[in-house]
Amino acid sequence: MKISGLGLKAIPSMRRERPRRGAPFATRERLIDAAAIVFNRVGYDGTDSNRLARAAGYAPATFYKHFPDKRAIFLAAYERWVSAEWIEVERVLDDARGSREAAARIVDLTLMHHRRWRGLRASLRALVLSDARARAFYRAQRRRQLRMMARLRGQRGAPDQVERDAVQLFTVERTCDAIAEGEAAALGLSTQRILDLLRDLVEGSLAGRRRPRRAARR
Amino acid sequence: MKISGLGLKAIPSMRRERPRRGAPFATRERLIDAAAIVFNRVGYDGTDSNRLARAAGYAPATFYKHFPDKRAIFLAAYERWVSAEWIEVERVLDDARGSREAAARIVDLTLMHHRRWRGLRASLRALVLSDARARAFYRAQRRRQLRMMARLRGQRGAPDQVERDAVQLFTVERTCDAIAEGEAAALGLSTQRILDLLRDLVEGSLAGRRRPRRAARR
Amino acid sequence: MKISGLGLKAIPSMRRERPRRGAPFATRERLIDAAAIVFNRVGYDGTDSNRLARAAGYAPATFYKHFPDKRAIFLAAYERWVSAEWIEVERVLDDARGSREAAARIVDLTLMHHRRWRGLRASLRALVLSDARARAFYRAQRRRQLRMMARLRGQRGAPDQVERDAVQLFTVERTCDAIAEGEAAALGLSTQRILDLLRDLVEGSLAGRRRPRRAARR
Amino acid sequence: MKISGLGLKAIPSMRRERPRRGAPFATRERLIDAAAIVFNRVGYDGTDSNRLARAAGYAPATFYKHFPDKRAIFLAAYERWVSAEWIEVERVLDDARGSREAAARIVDLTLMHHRRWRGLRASLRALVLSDARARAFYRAQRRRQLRMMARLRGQRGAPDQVERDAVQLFTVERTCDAIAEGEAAALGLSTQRILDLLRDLVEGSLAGRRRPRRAARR
DNA sequence: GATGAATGAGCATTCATTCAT
DNA sequence: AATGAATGAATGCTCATTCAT
Repeated sequence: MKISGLGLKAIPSMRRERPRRGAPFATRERLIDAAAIVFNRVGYDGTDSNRLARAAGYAPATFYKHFPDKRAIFLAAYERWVSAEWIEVERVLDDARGSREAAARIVDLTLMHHRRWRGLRASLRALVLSDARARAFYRAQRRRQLRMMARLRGQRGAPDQVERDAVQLFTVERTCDAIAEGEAAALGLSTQRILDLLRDLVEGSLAGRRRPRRAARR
Repeated sequence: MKISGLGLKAIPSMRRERPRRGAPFATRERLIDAAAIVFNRVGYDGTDSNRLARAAGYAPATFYKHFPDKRAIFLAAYERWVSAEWIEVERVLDDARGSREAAARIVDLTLMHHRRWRGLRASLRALVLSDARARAFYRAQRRRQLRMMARLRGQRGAPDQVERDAVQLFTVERTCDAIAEGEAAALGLSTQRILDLLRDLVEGSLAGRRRPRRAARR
Repeated sequence: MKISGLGLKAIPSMRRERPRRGAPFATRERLIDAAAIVFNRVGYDGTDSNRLARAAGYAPATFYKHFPDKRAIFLAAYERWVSAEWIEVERVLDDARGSREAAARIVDLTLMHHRRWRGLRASLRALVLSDARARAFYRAQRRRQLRMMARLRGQRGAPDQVERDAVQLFTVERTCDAIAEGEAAALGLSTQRILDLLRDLVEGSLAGRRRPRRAARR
Repeated sequence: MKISGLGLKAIPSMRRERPRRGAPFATRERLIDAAAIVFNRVGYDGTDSNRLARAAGYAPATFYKHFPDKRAIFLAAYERWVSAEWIEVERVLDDARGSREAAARIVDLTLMHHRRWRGLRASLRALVLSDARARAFYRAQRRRQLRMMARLRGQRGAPDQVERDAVQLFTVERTCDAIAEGEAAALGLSTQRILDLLRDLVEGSLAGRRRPRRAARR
C-alpha cells in the first residue's frame, strides 16, 4: 500500500506484439479476422469499433484508417465468410461422384458454415433489412446461388423452376440455422432425420426432378 | 460550468394533450402499440426507451412505470403480434372448407403477418440468439405450432413426421420473410408462383401425405 | 420528434485549452485533485461524475477512462488525503523533541487535516457504513494507527491498552471534527482550551502514562 | 398464456389496509415512523420520497401533503429519535442510585440508541454539514446536553469544565458509534473493556472529579 | 385528505470519432 | 502507418414533484 500505492489502475504497458507499421493490407486483414470472431460472438450491436480494434491488437484510430465505420467492417467480414463458403461449395461440386453424394456434402457444408457463423448470420439478417448496401451484397450472393443451381441442372426444369430453387435455398438455409442455433434440439427434433430430409431435397434438385410432384396428387 | 450554462433549455411550448391519469392498462397498451410500430420500422437497436415513450405520447419515466427495460416491451409487442396471429389461424382452420382452402388461407395469413411485422421479425431473430427469455418465448410458440400440426393430422404420419412438420414451418416462414422483405421481387421471382408452391406444401401436410415421396424416386 | 427537433444544440464556442494527449497519470491526478475539492465542498451525493470531469477540465467520458464510478474516485481521493496525513505524522514523530512537542504537533496536524477535508470526512463516514470497500480501506487505516501507537509506546501498557488507544483516537478525531465543522465555536467553547485537553491526552499516551495527570502539571 | 395473457405486470389491487382519510396527525406519524426505519436501513440518499410514502402505506402525493421534501421528514425522524433518547436519559438520572450506577446506565442507553439508529446517525452527520436547518437542530440538542451535565455537577468544576464536558460527549458518542457500526469488533477490540472505560469517564464526570482515577479503583 | 399516473430534468454510462504525436 | 487520450452527443434509467380525480 505504502505511499506509492496511489491507486493506479492497470498499467497499460505490455502491448500485445503486433507489427507496428506493417503492410496496410495485413492490418486490414487482421482487423477483419478479429471483427468476424467478435461479431459472431456478441452480435453486431454487441461491440463497438474500439473493441474491434483492440481485439485485433490495434488502437481505436487504426480502425478508422481502414474502415469508415462498423458497418463497413461487418460487410467485409460477411464477404470473406461467403467467399470461403463458395470456394468450398464449388470444390464439393467438382469432386462429388453423383448427385447423392454432392447433396450430402452440400448439406453438411452448409450446416458447418451456419454453425460456425451463426452469430454473424443473425446480425446480418437485421442489417440487410435496414441497410441498403448490406442488402445489395446479400442479394448478389443469392443471385449467384440461383445461377449456379440453374447451371447444374442444365435446360431441364419446370416453368417455375427458379421459384422452386429459391424456396429450396430458403428451406435449407433456415433449417440449418435452426440446427445451428440449437432450436431443433430444443424442440426435441432429431438432427439426423432433419438432415436426411434436407439431403433428399437437395438431391432431388440436383437430379433435376420436380420435387413435390403435383401430378400425383390430381 | 460557465460555458455549459449557456446551453439553452428545451422549449416547453406546444404540449400535446394527453390523458393524464388514464387507466394504467390503456397506457401500457398505447406504449406497446407505439413500440411495435417503431421497432418494426427501425429495429430493436434503432430506438431507445425515451423515444418509444415519446412515440406513444408519454415522457421517458412513464415507460419505466410499465416495463423494466427495452427488451421487456419488445417481448410484449412480440407476444401481442403472435397472439393475434394465432387467433386468426385458429379461425381460419375452423372456417375453411377442405384442406385446399385452409392451406391457401394459412399461407396468405402468414404472408400478411410477415409483411406487417417484417422489421420486428428481423430484430426478433437476433434477440432470440442473444437473450434467453426471448428464446424461451420463441421456442414455446414453435412448440405450439408443431402441436397444432400434429393434432390436425391425427394419427397418420411417418416416423419422421415431426421433423417434416418443422422443416415445413421453416420453409413457409423463411419464404414469407423473403417475399415480405422484397427479396423475392429483387431476385425477379414471381410471388404468385412461390405462393402456389407454399400452398401445395401446406395442403399436402394438412391432408396428411408424406410430401417428397422417396419411394417413387427409387 | 418534431417538437424536440427544435432543441438548439449546445454552442461549441470558447473551448478552453487543455492538454489533449497528456500523460494518463497526470490526467488521473488532475481528476482526483478536482474531485477531492468538489466532494469536500458539496459532499459525495452532491456531485456526479460528469461534473467531476468538468471540474478537472475534461469531458464526461474521460472520467470513465480512469475510474469505474464515483465511489472509486472518492476512495482514491480519500487514499491520497490519508497518505498525505501519514507522511506528515511520521515526519512529526521523527523531528519532535520530547513527547510534549510531538503531542502538540500531532494535534495541530490532525486539526489542520480535519479542517481541510471536513466535507470529505463527513461523506466518508456515511459511505463507510453503506459500502464494503470503503469500509475495508477505512478499517485498514485505523489498524495502522493503532499499530503505530503501540510501537511508540513499546512494551509498557495496561491490559486494556489497545482499547484505551482506540478510545483516544476516537476522542481526538471527533473533537477535531467538532472544531473543524464549527460546532465548538457554535457552542461557545474555547478552541484553545479544547486543544489543550487533547494535547494532554495525546502526550499522556505518547509518554506511556495511563492518563494525563493534571495534578502534576500545575 | 392464452389470449388474455397479454403480459400484464403485477395487478395493483390488494392495497395494504390503511385508514384512508384518517386524522392528518396520524398519517404524519405513520410517515415518520416508516421513514425512520427506511432511512436507518438504507441511508438518506438511499431512498426517495415515493418509497417513503409507500413504506408507510400511502401514495406519493400524500407525502407532499405533510412534508415539503425529504430533508424535512428526515429531520422530523431525527427529532423524534432524539426526544425518545432524552426521555430515557432523564428517567435514568432520576432512578439511579449513585453516580456509578447512573454512569453505567447512561453508557448502556447511549450504546443502545446508537446501535438502533446507526444508519440514521451516519446520514445525519453528512446532512448537518450541508444543511443549515439540520445543523441548527443538532446544535440545540448539544447545548441541551451540556446544560444538563453542568446542572448535574452543580457549582463544582474547573475553568475549562464546559470544554471537558464537550470532549467527553464527543468521546462517548464517537466510541458508541464505533461499537454500533462494528468498527470496534473489526479491530479486534473488546467491547466490554471499551464500555468500562466509558463508564469510568462518565462516572468521573458525574461525580465531579477531573478524570477517572484508575489508581483509586484498584 | 388521499390518490397514483404522469412527468421534466437530471444522472451514470457508452460510443463513434478525432487529432496531435 | 499507427497511436491512444480525449471527447460531444446520446442512451438507459431515476427522482422529486404535480395535478386531475
